[in-house]
Amino acid sequence: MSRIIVIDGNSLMHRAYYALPSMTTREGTPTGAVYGFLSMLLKLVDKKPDYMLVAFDMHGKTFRHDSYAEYKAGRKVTPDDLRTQFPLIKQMLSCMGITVCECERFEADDILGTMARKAEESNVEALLVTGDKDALQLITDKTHVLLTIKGISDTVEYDTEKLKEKYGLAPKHMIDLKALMGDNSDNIPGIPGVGEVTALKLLGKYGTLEGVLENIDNEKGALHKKLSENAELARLSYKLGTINTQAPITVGLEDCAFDSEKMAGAVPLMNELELRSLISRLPKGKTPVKTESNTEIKCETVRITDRTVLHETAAALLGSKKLAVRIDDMFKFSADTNKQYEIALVATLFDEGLSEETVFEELKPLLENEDIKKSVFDIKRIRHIASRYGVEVRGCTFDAMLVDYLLHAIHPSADLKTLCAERLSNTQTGAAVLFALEESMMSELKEKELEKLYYEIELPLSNVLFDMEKTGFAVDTDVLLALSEVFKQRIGELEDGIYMLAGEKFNIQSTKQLADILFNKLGLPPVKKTKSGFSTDSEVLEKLEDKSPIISLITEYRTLTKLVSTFVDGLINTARKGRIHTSFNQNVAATGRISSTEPNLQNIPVRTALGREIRKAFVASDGNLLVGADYSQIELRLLAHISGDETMRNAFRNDTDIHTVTASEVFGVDQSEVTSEQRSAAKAVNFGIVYGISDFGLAKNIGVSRKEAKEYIEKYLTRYPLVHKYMQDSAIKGKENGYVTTLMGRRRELPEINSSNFNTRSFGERVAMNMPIQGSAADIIKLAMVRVHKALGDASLKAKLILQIHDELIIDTPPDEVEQVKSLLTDIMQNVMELSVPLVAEAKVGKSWFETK
DNA sequence: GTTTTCACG
DNA sequence: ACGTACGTGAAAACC
Repeated sequence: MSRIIVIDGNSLMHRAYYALPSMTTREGTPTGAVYGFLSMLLKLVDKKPDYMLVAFDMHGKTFRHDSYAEYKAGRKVTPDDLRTQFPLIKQMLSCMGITVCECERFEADDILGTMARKAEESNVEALLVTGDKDALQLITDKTHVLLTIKGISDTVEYDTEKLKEKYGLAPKHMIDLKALMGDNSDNIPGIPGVGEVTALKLLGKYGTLEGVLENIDNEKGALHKKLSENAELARLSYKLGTINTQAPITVGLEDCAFDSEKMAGAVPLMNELELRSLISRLPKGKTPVKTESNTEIKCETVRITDRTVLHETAAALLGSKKLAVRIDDMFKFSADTNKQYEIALVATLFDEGLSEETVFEELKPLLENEDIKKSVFDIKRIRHIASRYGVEVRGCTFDAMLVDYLLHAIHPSADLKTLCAERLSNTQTGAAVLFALEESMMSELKEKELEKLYYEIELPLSNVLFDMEKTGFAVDTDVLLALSEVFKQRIGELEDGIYMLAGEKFNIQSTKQLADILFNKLGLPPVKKTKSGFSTDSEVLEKLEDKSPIISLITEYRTLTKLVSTFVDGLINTARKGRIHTSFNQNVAATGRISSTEPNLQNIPVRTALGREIRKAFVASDGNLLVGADYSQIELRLLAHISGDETMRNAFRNDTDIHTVTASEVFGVDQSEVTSEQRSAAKAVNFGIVYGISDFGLAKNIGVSRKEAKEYIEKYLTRYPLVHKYMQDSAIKGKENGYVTTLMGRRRELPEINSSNFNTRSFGERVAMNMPIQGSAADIIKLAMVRVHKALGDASLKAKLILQIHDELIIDTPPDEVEQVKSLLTDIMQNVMELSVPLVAEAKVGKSWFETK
């Protein structure tokens, strides 16, 4: 006989949620309930059902009897981090080809009952899986109930006999039992004062609830009183406790046909949710699973060990439309999904290999042909390798790394192998996978309306960044060496002073040892703690400043050692032939910014006079000058534009100082009366707003009471009402969509925003406010970079773009090009996008970076 | 490998 | 009542 398994989805999700320790993806998406549910589901699949159905309560109006809604209203609300998992499990089930049923105004157990009835009418056995004992009333010869006891793995299967054994009742009398004893968790009243023992005793005597009520007079004393006073309540409870087996569900038995082989369809989603351990537990199909990994089976891999063969192969591929290129421990390429080639670059057990130089020489005609469209992961890296052999790779249209970043800015894959594992659930290492990736990723890019961002910004930008990295920034190492000497001498003096005041020698750079000296030996009051002890950061030192003369020495020591180790000695070590070549990362910052590493040239000191000295070492190439330009207040201008706030927009249109305007608005004084203290407080509020402000954060930042900070913020939001609205709307939009976007449509997912944890959720809300601002600024300067780079080339100028620092661009320029570059740069930066407020960029010229600020 | 601190926009 | 500004990377100490 065939069998159907019907699962109470809500019940099982709740069980799984509470049974398992909380579990999330790296990004914080809660997945524990999904994991537990699927774990249970996989066990059920072992029972080899012919049909499967998962029933859910409809969100919102789920009451069986609307007029008695108040009885159900007392149910605990579902925690946020469980609620967010319902869409995930439904998506997962849909990928597995498992039917899901919801029915407005009916609960999951009504669906269980209704489907069990339908199955029985078709002579099909049913197994109802739930944690709700209510379902026991549905048991028949053909319908059994699998009840979860505790957790999710501990279950008991009930049939008529088992139920009789446990309660001494027939299934339908479970309703009578409940009507008498009530059910707290379901808010069914029952008869007050009657529990399981009394209820079972009464049913034993009279059989049913009606039997009991007819014989009220047989009972004496307190029980008689309780029964006679609450007879109607018991009848109501009976009604409430009866599962409806006539729910108007649209799914029929045949709609629930189950095929275990289809479950593999959930593999990509499992990967995305980092539930990889479940993948291996999926039932193995008789036929190979239909995924893109089939390319692995179909695609022939040819190993090339001989230069002549390579030469011939390259010649044969000259007419190809596409070429996938992958360089890891081998060089791999492929022109179509049927065949891929690989070449060992070092001698292996199998062959001597060919040198990288040979490979690039032979493939040069293919790589440099713009009409052969390249598919790669990280084109910038490949272009760097090729450039070592004088090869210029042209015609790249698919860079999986960049597309992956646009699709998932918060967790971009580190390498091609990881991307394949996550996206195609295979770890094959050939070049042809790039074609499979291209097909699926490009269609997703289109769906998410990210194509423009890809073709007009990210893809051309990678070429711009390549040139910037290759050109590098000239450094005058003598300046650095001189600074190193000066700083080190002063550090020596400071050490002596610190040891003297401390009364002993110790490692000042060890926070642990320093804390011991300050808080134990010298008896200074600790200000705040870290995970492992007392904090000694600059904020703490500032508070202790007037308590001991040692503090100012430590502060200066910290500043100088930081400057020397990171910025002076650190930079000297990275210079090659008098130039520093940073690496720009195009896929790390979740907002869309680029970052700079080895060395990081985006955090060279500027705020203090001493630190700023380091910029004197960053110079133009021989005989050249640096032209630098930075956007003025780009983030606040974007806030004015995006929010639509006219007060703020007008401040920018009139080219007034935004912080002074804000101070005048917040403190209610004329702009000419604003004090410098008021202006700097207003400046902090302006910054805070962009970051998703809190009164606590602002208070900490500007050193006023939390109450005062709160007043500032309230005043600010009253004066800029549309900014207030923007802040509220972005959080709402983030919650609704699960992501936020920039002006150009760049996305950032917000897994945190529906968290039940206040801090996590608050973080999500702040990100929802900040990302559209910071990200739009990133879009704008990136587009400006692409245009500046092109304009320099089109005008055949020798000037070269060499650095971007989020709102600033630097161009190494021959003296005779300076005026042209200056105007070209300013012009492009200011007009790259039409906003409701002007974009302002100011250019400066100097021999060193010190002079261009 | 993680923690703490601090440099930048 | 929660405990808090957004985004990065590097060095040194510590385990």
